[in-house]
Amino acid sequence: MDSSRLEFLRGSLDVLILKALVWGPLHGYAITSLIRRHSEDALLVEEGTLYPALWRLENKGLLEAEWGLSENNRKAKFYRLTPEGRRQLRNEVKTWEAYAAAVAKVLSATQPPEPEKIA
Amino acid sequence: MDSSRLEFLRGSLDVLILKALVWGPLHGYAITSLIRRHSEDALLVEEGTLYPALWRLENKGLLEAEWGLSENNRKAKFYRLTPEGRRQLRNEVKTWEAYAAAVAKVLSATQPPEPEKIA
DNA sequence: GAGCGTTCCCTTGGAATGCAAGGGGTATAG
DNA sequence: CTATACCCCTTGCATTCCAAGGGAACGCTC
Repeated sequence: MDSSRLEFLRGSLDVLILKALVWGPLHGYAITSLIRRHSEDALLVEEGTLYPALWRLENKGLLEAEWGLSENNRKAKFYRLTPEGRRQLRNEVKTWEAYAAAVAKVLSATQPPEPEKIA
Repeated sequence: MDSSRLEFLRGSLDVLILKALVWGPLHGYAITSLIRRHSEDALLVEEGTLYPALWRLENKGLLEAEWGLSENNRKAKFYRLTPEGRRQLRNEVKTWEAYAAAVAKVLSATQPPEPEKIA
């Protein structure tokens, strides 16, 4: 995979996980798979990245976990959003959009801002 | 400042710095100032973040530094893009755009992808 | 029923990044 | 001559992510 693309993952992983769980409870493997397919293979979340993140989010009270059986009859831990997690998701989506817009503003600029005041 | 917005800075700082220097050589203080104003105060780069980043980029051969005098008659270190830095900037802008588009794709989805294949 | 690929869980060590909090020095304004 | 803005940098810390593992259970094939 294009590792340079993944550098940007830092910071936006949590919101991606929260968003994945909006569709219903999922186990870790399915979360990775959903993000990958929903992004058309652009975003690959490694397992060594995913599970600490899930633990982190659970610890913050944004997720709840429960053991169950996957559709393949394998033991699996299903994560689901808490109400607090849903609220956090809405906030982080907004924050992400604002951040992405700000970066886009800088990167797409074709002129220096207020040139007389920059030196 | 809204610290939650700044979490996302991880990973995209370098491309912001490179872009700032497209307008000509700048010293550190001016880089911060340019990014802040170009993003309409959304992006605040702390000094403790900036200078290690500049050192890093210089070490990679993407920037060159030279001592000079600012327009305020103060000693200042001016950073300027190397040809390699320009090339890197073009690449990273593309990578950023692809990444932002991928995240947007996931976050804006209104339906689970291929529901029959998700657990 | 032995072996193997897939699915699913997790941990550890390391590297990188950004932040907070400092210290220092110089010019211009009041 | 004191204050303020400008401008450089470092150290210590916390966090995050990745690479690289290990383990176990299921279902398939032979």
